[in-house]
Amino acid sequence: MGRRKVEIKRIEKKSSRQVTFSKRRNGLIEKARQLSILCESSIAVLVVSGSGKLYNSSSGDNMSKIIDRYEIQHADELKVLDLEEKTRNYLPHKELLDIVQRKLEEPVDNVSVDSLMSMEEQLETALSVTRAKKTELMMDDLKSLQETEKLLREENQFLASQMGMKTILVTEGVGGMSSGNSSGNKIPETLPLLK
Amino acid sequence: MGRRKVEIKRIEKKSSRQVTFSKRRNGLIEKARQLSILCESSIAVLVVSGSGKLYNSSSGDNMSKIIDRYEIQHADELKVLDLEEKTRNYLPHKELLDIVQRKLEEPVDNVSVDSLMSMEEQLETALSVTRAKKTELMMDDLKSLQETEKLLREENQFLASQMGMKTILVTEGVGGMSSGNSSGNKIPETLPLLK
DNA sequence: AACTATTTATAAGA
DNA sequence: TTCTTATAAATAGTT
Repeated sequence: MGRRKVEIKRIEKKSSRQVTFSKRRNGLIEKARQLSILCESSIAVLVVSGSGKLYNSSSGDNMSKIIDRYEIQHADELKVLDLEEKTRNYLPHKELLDIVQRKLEEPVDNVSVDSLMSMEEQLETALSVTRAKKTELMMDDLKSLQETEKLLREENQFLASQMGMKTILVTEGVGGMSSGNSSGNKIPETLPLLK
Repeated sequence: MGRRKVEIKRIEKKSSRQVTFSKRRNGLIEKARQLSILCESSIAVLVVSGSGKLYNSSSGDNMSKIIDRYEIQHADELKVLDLEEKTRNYLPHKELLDIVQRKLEEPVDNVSVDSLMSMEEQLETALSVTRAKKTELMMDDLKSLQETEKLLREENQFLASQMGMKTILVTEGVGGMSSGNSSGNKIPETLPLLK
């Protein structure tokens, strides 16, 4: 519905693509609003642009309620708030970095504060997830090392008793520790992830 | 766009409402599909009819990914970044937090952007220092545990050889590790502090 | 950001 | 429901 018919395929020219994106996105959201009113229904529209910016609208009920409604229906695809899952879902880190790269190469007057804010938010999330994963892995290491230590001490004790002698070499921790050493610091029961 | 112009308000006649719902819902989803292709974006449309039936479509990425993207942006509504937890863990900086608190309770026109920027900088620093300290302590723990393990193994070896028998119990790490276990992950030589 | 020639969506009718 | 078609609405290309 314009000066000429357009094929439905990716618009190659960037400027045209941006203009069309803006026009049609508004059109889509307006259509959603109308349908919602005309037929008393609830409608959510989520649009993620090529550069990763999110646009959304909800009419009737609010966004959360509509998304909940969707997730109820797809409860079998369970994936609530598991870190592993998040890592998989939110973490095309490379992709994110590529987008940032592209953004920052654009001439400044094309980069909106909004898009930078969105970028910042995404990066913060990626960073949180990365940190959480780091902490988690370190905690795993600590736990397994502590278990190994315990078993070695038991084995050692056993061997010593077999020989009728006392444990000798490494009964008390290693000398010259700086601050927290293995026996001193306890690993908290609940791991505080995403700090 | 029909035989006559329609006002955007609830259609009273049920049969007409149903027909319009069906037509416009299809139209909306088709528009979403087109926009997605024309401008290489990802679009989710969720429609809940008056009677509670759900219709949905996603183009570009799949529905879950698009919804996740929305939820990232609204992460503050999630409990992942629990403020209570943060406050408890970073409490050594209580004083700093008190200052921020006071600042934020001042009437807005007394709080300059400059002072907030300075605040932000201080908080970021405090956070970095805290993180670095955490990492450092964990690294210390790991190192001392690894040393202890080494010594215990030596002691064990010695005892075993004294008895004319081979080492027995804990020769290879503990079973059932999840991801990174003590023998697997290497501690980097240079500790990346203040990241 | 506007304009407008066309295309597209759709309301009403069959 | 589906098809038809007159008309309203959206929008592609232009300014």
